[in-house]
Amino acid sequence: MDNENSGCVNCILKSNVICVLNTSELDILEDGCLRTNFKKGETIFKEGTPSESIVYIREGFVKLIKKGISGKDFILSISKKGAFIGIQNLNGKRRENYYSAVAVTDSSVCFISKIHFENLLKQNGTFAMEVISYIFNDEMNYFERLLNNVQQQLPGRLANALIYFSQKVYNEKKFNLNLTKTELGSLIGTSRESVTRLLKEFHESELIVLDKNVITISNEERLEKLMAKG
Amino acid sequence: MDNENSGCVNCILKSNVICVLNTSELDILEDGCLRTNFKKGETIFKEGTPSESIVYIREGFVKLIKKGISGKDFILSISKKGAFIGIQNLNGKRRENYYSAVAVTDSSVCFISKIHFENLLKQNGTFAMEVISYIFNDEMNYFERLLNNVQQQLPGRLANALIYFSQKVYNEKKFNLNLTKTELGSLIGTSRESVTRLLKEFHESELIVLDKNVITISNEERLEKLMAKG
DNA sequence: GTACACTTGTGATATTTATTACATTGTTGA
DNA sequence: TCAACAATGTAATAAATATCACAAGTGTAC
Repeated sequence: MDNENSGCVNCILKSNVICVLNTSELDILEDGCLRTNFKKGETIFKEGTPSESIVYIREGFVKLIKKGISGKDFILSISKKGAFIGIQNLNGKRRENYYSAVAVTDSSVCFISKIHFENLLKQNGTFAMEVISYIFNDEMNYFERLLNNVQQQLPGRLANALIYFSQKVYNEKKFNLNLTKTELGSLIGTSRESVTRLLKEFHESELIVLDKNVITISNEERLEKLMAKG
Repeated sequence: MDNENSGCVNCILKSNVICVLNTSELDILEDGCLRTNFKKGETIFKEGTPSESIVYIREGFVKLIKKGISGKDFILSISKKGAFIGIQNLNGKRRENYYSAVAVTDSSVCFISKIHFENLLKQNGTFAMEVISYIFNDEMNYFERLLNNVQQQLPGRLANALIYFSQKVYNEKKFNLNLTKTELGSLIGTSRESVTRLLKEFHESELIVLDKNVITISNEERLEKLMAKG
């Protein structure tokens, strides 16, 4: 763990986006920057409340949750170290958080004042370009997942979610899910019971190993085939 | 129809985004700008091909299509006059089109050179802010629709699509669908047959009037209730 | 005008998935 | 440590949707 008060200039965790800022710009950023810790389960910000900040994840995993039209929750993604969340709130026409962010593990984040961030965008076009690039990379990730959820049947969607966790989130074949079955259901748009049943089936056909909330992907190739087939 | 060769400076159709540019910047834009017409059914650009331009729709309706992991098409949106499409390709790490664009009516569009656009972004931070705002508004529209498609059952999804056409695309209660049933299916992730059956049901319960490819929403309120319920 | 390709409508059937209802297991705080 | 509550597993059943098969309509190029 690095120094809690070292500030943006010395922050070891500078993202690509932040790298293009010079020292004086980093000072501006630091001015509007506040580091805070969250325990597992705590809400970082809530959908619909006024948004004043963009949040940079320094440590831990955070789930982003959006309420659907029928009131059901949907988990947009599990974000991790190095991600900017709430960046969608830079939309000038929108003054409230577009989704909720909740820590799924103990986490440490920096709140960056939206105003400071916007000023940097206006004065440094290269920075703005980097931010735009970042946004689209982010967007693409959401898209791929959402698209899959629309087109595929349940087995394909679950396979997709597992591969997402393994390849995009935890970067391990063996990972702790950090989500309840109900939540996993809301990530792929289905019910808790169906998740249970399918995970069991995957286990029985030796695609994965299930041990409580820890999942090991034992046959990635077949899982990917399943994901593509639907 | 306004003058084909009037150029960006005199373009009556200046979007909010473009409005923040001054005359000399508009000249730069114009330098990298090329206006072209497309007939119904023609492809404007194709997913996976190199992307050199951002496309601004001046006239007509254009469908954006993305191939899913299983090869099935998904219609992301129907875009219209005033929209920037292919703007996602500003992502620095990506050099190919993220989706295909096909005219669903005769259309007229401007190709804007990506390089010129990027230069403007770098030199005018306010412009960049506007672009970022635009992107997020766009993204939000996709999201709401995709989210709905994941969470709702078929009737809700179809209701959602019809309301989308009426309120967001054509701004009329009566509109020509401009899409085949198969395509409408691929917009809400279902089969042609299910679309037919459901539209007939909607017609029978007097939510809509069906006349070939022209749909009239006759009971918007109930349709919206259906959309929320699922 | 005619043939061909594409689109549409419709019923029967097969699959998939949700729902319901309980039993069981974990977890947390008094 | 125990009570209370949340999370989980499981089976039976109901409901939704996909798939298949075929008939019929529509537009288009020659």
